[in-house]
Amino acid sequence: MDESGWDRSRCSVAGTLAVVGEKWSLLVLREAFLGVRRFADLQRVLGAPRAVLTDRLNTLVAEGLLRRVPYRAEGERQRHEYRLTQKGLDLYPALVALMAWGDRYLSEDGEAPLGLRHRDCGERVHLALVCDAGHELSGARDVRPVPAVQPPAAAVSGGAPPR
Amino acid sequence: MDESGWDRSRCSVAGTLAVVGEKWSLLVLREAFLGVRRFADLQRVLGAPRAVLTDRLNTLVAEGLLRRVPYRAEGERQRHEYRLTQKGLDLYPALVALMAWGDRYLSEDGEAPLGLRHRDCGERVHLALVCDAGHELSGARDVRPVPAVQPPAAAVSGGAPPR
DNA sequence: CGCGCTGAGTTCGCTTGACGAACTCACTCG
DNA sequence: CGAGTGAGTTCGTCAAGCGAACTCAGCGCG
Repeated sequence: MDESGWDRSRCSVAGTLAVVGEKWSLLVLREAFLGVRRFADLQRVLGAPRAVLTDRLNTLVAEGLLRRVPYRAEGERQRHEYRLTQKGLDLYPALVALMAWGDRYLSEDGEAPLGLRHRDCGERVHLALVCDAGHELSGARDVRPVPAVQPPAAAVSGGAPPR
Repeated sequence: MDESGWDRSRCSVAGTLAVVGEKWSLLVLREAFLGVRRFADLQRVLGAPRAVLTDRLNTLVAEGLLRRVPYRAEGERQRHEYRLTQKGLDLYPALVALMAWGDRYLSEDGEAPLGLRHRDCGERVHLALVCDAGHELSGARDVRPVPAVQPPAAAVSGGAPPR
């Protein structure tokens, strides 16, 4: 009766969502990627309640995705801004994937509200699913999931979802 | 004062999260990719309250990511199971990206709890950020975001975040 | 020096959402 | 007919999100 015999509690998707799955967290990171770093700018651009935003920023700093960097604007006292760490930067593909899906399925007016270009050559950037042998996969159907712990005996689902 | 001059309200990340950003939604999809299709199985495997699970499934069906398919197991009445549509299947890269991040930053015991293999050649599967010219990018730093609407005048952030 | 301004929170009621247990309903099998 | 089961629904409780109001520190200005 146990499905495909592996431990969901240590699933990496669930773990990642425990870190960035709360409301506003991924949007804060999107803004960080766009260069918005100050509390007031984040608050204005996102429209999130200040209390929630404070909490999300604290969580993201505590988890090591953002770090607080002191700065000093002219005519102002010292404050700190929020910058992405490597750990935060590495979430970029996830945001790109979510954005790509939204571009495809949610845009009435035909085109993506934000395009991504290769800094060096200017060409459009997208995500690709590839294997170590260099093949490009067309989607989920080409992937076979294998649990790290060998399935005890039951094998309900052998792999990717059928049509 | 306006950051990088584009309309956040139509951001594709926000739009996508409005569809799958609620608690449990992405985990339901993860299970769907693993082949779990029946309500009871989802409920047992995820541990989500039935009421919440019902609501998420209804939302995902209404949004066209899942569809209800009637089936008839032996000795049971007719029921329906939940299957991914193309729209749902296309969210796969997002789940892979979240999983990859979790594998990298959340696993103490070294390795990923679930591996992905190319169905044809058996090699490990991963996501790559590539441009239309064929270059493989190393990360967010290699990307320059360009709003579809030309920035009116202000240009606060010219591109990817500095270190 | 005292005053008002501003960015960054914090506090406070209120509403929404998640939770787990109990209840319902429709069938099917014995 | 009666027990069993999958798929919900209902309910009371508790946590989270919300907007508005309040606080606090440091700065420029007079």
